[in-house]
Order: sequence, then C-alpha cells, then structure tokens
Amino acid sequence: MAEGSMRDGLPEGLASVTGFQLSKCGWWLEQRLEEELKPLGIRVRHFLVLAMLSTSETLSQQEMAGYLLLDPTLMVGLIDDLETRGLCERTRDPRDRRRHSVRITEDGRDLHDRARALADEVGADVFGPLSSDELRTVVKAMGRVMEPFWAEQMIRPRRKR
Amino acid sequence: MAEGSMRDGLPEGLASVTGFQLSKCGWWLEQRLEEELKPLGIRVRHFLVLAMLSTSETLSQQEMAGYLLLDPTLMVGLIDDLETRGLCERTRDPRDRRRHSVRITEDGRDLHDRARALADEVGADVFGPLSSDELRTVVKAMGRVMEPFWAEQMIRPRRKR
DNA sequence: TATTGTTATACTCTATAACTATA
DNA sequence: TATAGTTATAGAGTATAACAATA
Repeated sequence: MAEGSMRDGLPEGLASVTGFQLSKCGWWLEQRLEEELKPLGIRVRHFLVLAMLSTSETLSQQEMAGYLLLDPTLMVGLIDDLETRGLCERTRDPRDRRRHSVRITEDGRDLHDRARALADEVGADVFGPLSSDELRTVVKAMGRVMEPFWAEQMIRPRRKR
Repeated sequence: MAEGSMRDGLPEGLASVTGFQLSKCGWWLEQRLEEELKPLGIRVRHFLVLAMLSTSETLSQQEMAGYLLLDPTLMVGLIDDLETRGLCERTRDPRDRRRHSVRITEDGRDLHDRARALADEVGADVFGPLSSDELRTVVKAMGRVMEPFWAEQMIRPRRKR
C-alpha cells in the first residue's frame, strides 16, 4: 500500500531525484529496442555499431568502444559477430597497422536500415506523450548536455561499471 | 581517426539514434552520483531507497523493488545494509504479516539529506549547459513519458536484464 | 616504451529455484 | 493455492591480466 505523496505514479521523494526518471527512461528505451531487435538476431549494441559505421568510412575498434562506453575487449566479439554474418569487414589500417579499419558492408547497411526503422518505432512509442516541439527540445538538450562528456571521453576514456 | 559526419562529438549515425544520448546521459548521471556517494558509504540504490522512504510512511520491499526495477531478492541485502547502519527499520505489517513495513529512521533522514545535496550538485553540474526553462521542460517531459510505464510496471512488474 | 587488438581467466552482479511464513 | 520475504546457487556479463604485432 503506497501511502505518502505521489508524483507521476512514483513516491514523491523518488520522483524528485534529479535524473531518476531520465535514467529509467533510458533503460526502458533500451529494453524495448532489445526486444524488437531479437527477430533480426542482433542486440542493441550491434545496431549501434552499424549506426556508427553507416555514416563513417571506417572506425577503429577503440574508437567505437569509446563511443559506446564498452570495454575494448568486448568489441572483439561484437565485431566478430557482425563480420561472421557479413555485416561489416575488418582490414588493417595501412597508416597504422596495429589498427583495424572496420567498414560496413551492403548487407550491413540493409540490416541497419531495418533495425533503425524499429528503433524509430520504439522512440515514437515511448516519446508518444510528447508534442513534437517538446521532443525536439529534449533531443537538442541531450545533445548539449552530453557534448562536454564526449569531448572528455575521447581523451580520458571511462568504461562501464 | 574519426572521419565521416559528426554531430555533438559523435558519429552522425550514432547521434541520430533516438534516445541514445538520453540513455548515456542517464548512465553518466548514475556514475557521477555513485562516485559522490562513496564517502557516505552507500551506493545510488541505497540513496534511492532512502529517497522513497523519506516521503512515505512505510513501503514493502516488493513495492520498492518495483519502483527501482530491481529483483525482489536484491532488496533483502539492500535493506539489510540500511538496517544494519540504523538508517531504516523493518516491522511486520499487522494487516498482512507476510509483508515487511520498512520505515526510515532519524539517522536515515540525516544521511538522505546529505546524499540528496550531492545528487543535486551532480544534477546541476550535468545539466549545467541547459537554461532553467529547458531543464524544467526536460524534467516535466520525462514525468509524462514515464507515467504509463509506472502504471504498467505496478501491475506487471518487469525486472532488470 | 606505448598502443591496438586478442585471448583466457577471474570477478561482479543478477536471476533462479527452493524454502518458510503467512494469506 | 498464491504471495512476501529469505537464502544459496547457478548463470550472464564484464573487467583484468598477459601476450603479439606494430608504432
């Protein structure tokens, strides 16, 4: 029996924690998308890699680990998964032969397009209660908030957990 | 070497995934707070429990698990931690003796106040780039977006991972 | 000497199943 | 028979450390 004051369906004291609802919203979005992507045989992280590669000629595994906040060792298996299915390909970077230049393939682009359509559906559903003006404001706000984070992240990477 | 088009310090294809920045913003907030709370000897989840209890007479462990999206078995140790430090107390609910009525103590309230001050600092720092108008819009938007989630959650609980 | 990618291993965290007591 | 809470265990996921190739 939830007594005490409530707000937005939550105990007031919890709803008033700055960022709590935002954190859970992020979690909800990810869970929803994880479910939607199952029929495609990929996880959210696979989709995010394809999303990065879709607008970049090539990226190194370290760069991608930095953007996804994943430990670089996890990128190995992740790219393995995609390469095995012919969704991306690794070549040695001729300018620095330690690096792998990862590039998306045509099949990868096709799967990316399908996955993005699903991601857009989830986004439209979750953010449904917002007017397009409000959604635009939120998206732009997140970009401004996270800009200093990414700038710092690309210099001194932090990882998950 | 990040080639291709960029937006907000990210590859365009990644920045344009609906909710990606929002998810990472939630993660960043949590990491920052986790660090700030270490001197108090608690984790974010402990703070969130105290936050709930601060505005509710009593709550059951199941209710709290539902709000925090944690498996109920995890609440046991969580409440143990707080009770051992005298921050909350368990009593049997006289109307349903299976339930534990969890209540915050005076010491718990004190620690909660200190933790919330830190949470507010983190929030002010992370959301610093936003005007107060924008921040208000974002917070209100999150409340509206998550309302149907909490309504559903309290009926058919889903857990993490 | 430092960095990218790789592999194997250890660790952390969480979920699962089984149990007690209450309903 | 179902539910709240508890416990121990198994499983998933992640980070750590060591290595090869290259800078």
